[in-house]
Amino acid sequence: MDAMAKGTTTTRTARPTAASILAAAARAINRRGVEATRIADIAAEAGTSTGTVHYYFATKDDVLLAALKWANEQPYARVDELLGRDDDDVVRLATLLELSIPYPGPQRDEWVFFLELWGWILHRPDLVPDGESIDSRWRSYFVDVVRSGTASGAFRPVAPPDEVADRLVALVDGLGLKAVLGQAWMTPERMREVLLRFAADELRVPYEALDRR
Amino acid sequence: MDAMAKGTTTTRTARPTAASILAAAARAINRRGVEATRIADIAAEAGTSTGTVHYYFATKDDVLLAALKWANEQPYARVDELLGRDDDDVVRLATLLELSIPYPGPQRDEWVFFLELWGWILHRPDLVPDGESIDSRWRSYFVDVVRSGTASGAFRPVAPPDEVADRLVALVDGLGLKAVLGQAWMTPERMREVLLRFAADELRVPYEALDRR
DNA sequence: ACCCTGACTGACGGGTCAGTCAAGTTCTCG
DNA sequence: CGAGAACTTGACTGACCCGTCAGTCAGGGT
Repeated sequence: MDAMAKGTTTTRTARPTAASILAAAARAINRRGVEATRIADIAAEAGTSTGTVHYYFATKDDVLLAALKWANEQPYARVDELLGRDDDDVVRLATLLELSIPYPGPQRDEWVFFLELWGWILHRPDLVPDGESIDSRWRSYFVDVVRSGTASGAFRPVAPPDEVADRLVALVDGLGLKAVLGQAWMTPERMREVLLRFAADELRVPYEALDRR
Repeated sequence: MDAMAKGTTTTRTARPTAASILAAAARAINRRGVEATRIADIAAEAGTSTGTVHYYFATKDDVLLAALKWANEQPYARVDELLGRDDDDVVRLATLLELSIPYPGPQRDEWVFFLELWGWILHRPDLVPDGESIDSRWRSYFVDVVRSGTASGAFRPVAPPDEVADRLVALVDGLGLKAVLGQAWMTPERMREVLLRFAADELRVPYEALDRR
């Protein structure tokens, strides 16, 4: 845990806060859940004192909220990088779907953050805009690739491209949810199969084209 | 939720019972969220004292867990009743889909309980079985109607019946989630359209057959 | 009339935890 | 180098809240 990103004052572009505390908070949230996370947990995780946490963030709410937003931003760099490697829309869709599955490790962690954020939004209407922006960003990945693939003729969607994209996103959410929760009948492995078969059906692409593990 | 809206919430006239405390706890959870619900909230909601709550339930966890399970059981009676009215599988599917939408009121409340339960399960692995049993019960409604409708020839699913049922359940979960969260672009109304069009496509049934509001 | 018994009450003990603060340490720049 | 700014610390405070418990009360039973 003592990664101690010390010099990471990186880019003074409006970020006066210590990233290491956010990362620590994110780790704590991932382990215990937002509501159960105490300032002391964050401090311990960051290898510092509770006083320091309060030096950078006025209130507990501030840290937790910042950490949740931060954690939800993290995956995008990786996703962009992976999606940028290839410009074949079929491959890009396959990558996107693969990234949507809560395999143990970072991807499961990201799902946990989603769930925590959703649970918080539910009783904090002021956070709805945050949820919306994160969600629309994720959704646009699907919309873009489906539109692009349809335009190029790689996909022959059974419904308007945007509607198919919405269906894909909803299916990912519904399946992923059960998989993160650890339900026996919906493992990441099974999610992958259901998801790929569905995408293949909806976009009229052979299953094998998406099955590029 | 509707049954408990009765005027019996009165203070101190009606004697508290385990059931009335559960109902009060459910109301409190719905308003504040599981983790934020205090014994005092439940007592106040039930018009009784904190001592009484502890008289019926040993610990806070016990009340909350019992209340969540209780609340998740409530809708089934109503669903069974509505589904039993008709034996046309197309109509029953339409009913089922309609019941899956978090319209403001009891149906939204039920969705909130789902979300609360999910959030709790995420950090309490011992509750996974509870989540699984609730989930498999809900899923079986879809499996049954799709199988039955397929057998009778009312549906001509584009994939094996059970797989189509899984897709429907996942879509309901994914769409409903965004709708409960109050996202502007996914209202109950829009969820209904997307869901019905999807079901129509997957089961090869005319949209109008499902659109029986 | 007397006494159980079981439901119910609410004050209180004690643990927990967010946020404060005074004191100490390290950094920055003239 | 030295002064002040920036940062860090952990003990402390005060609020909050769970779970307990001594006690009240109503309604039987004898």
